[in-house]
Amino acid sequence: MGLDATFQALADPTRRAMVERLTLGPASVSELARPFEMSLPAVVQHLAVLEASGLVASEKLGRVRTCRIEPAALSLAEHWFNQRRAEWEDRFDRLGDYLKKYPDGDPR
Amino acid sequence: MGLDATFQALADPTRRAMVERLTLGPASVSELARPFEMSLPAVVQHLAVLEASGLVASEKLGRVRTCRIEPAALSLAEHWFNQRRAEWEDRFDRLGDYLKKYPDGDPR
DNA sequence: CTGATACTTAGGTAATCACTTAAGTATGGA
DNA sequence: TCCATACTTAAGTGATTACCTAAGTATCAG
Repeated sequence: MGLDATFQALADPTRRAMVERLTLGPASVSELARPFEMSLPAVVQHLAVLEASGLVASEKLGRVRTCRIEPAALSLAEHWFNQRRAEWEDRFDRLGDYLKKYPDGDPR
Repeated sequence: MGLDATFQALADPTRRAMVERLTLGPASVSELARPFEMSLPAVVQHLAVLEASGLVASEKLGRVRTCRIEPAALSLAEHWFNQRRAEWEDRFDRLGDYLKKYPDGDPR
């Protein structure tokens, strides 16, 4: 449950598709598996990676396991990008300040 | 240069640290390597992963290779989260659309 | 020219990954 | 009770990953 696990989980197109599906609402394992051509155990393994990352949670009721996204984990990753953007924009603000201060190039 | 490569690149803490460093401004390879205890070739391999993902670009001048982030690639990944958030926020409308779009097929 | 600096290339290894097939367990319906 | 459904467990494989060391090339400084 950290950025490592989160980004690793999202690096796979199958797992991203599963997250995309689950942002629309909960689904059972077989429902999640249906769009893919791979075996069910493979899907379950992907699910395990998503659960380990904290992006997805699930509960079993009877013989059906129902999965849902955990939006908090998604937000955590999103936040990393926000920080990067903030730093990046801040950097240009400073450059802008510098150019305003020394419009004719290098001081000294 | 896709989400696969981008998230894969960001799944490693060393590479994330490099991106964090580069959002503050360009740096040479050895400058980037300095904070880490690993060998220089290892750092260069991480850099290659970042370049392959499109997150980082570099140019060599004399014997120094200068690296900088490519904010567009960062935005692309960020955008994926924005989409997820949007879907999450009106998931009840979109669940039907998804099921109509992939009644039996492959969402990738 | 000589040596130091800044990478670059090559090759090796242990661990992890994304699957597979085969066989198992638990639940629910007729 | 019998059978189908819905996973679950186990074990194996080929590919990729994240490092390493050793040795190479290219540039610049004196």
